[in-house]
Amino acid sequence: MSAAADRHRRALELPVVEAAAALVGCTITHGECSGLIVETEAYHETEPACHAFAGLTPRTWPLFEAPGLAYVYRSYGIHALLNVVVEPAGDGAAVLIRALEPLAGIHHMVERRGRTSPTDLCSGPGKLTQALGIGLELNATPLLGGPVALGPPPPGHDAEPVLVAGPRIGITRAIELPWRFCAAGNRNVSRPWPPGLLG
DNA sequence: CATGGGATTGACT
DNA sequence: GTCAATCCCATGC
Repeated sequence: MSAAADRHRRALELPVVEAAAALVGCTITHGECSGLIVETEAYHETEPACHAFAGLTPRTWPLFEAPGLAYVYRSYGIHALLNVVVEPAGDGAAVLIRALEPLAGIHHMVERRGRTSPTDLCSGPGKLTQALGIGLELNATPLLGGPVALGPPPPGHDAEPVLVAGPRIGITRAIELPWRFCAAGNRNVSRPWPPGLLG
């Protein structure tokens, strides 16, 4: 078994910031659709941008479960956003999946998204859930052996990806934390990073 | 019980 | 660059 083959399982055992970095290069699969994770963000209960900062509530309880659950919530009344719950039970932490590189089931993604550009299918946290058909009904389902599956890097992607870290997107609190991780040079990220970092 | 604010996107100027 | 759509739920009275 190569190191890449269980990178996703090892990521689930790490503290949330390290887990966010380690999950870049793993895969998300739902039904016939799958994509390579190219962008993530870490959220932890100790900082106010995290939903778990409010404590254990009817909305946030999955964040405090054992690692490996999906946390799916509605954003802006419209979009479903997918997170990977990490850290031991009792600690509220999760990794937001912000962008995927489409790998399989692309014609389903095109149907659901109503767009054909491959870099406009999964290049955002709301886009990728729409493309893969992931809705709120999948909240708190397991990512190992559940309907939405977290998987290892696919063939041809087993090298550790080069990462670019930066501030998280779209939040108003704890904006100083560099807890966003992107696969360097990948065109499927939700937003370009600052000029000059691409080399 | 009323209110306000989003971990966003797409359409438009 | 601006802005509306749309709804769950945390918060405050």
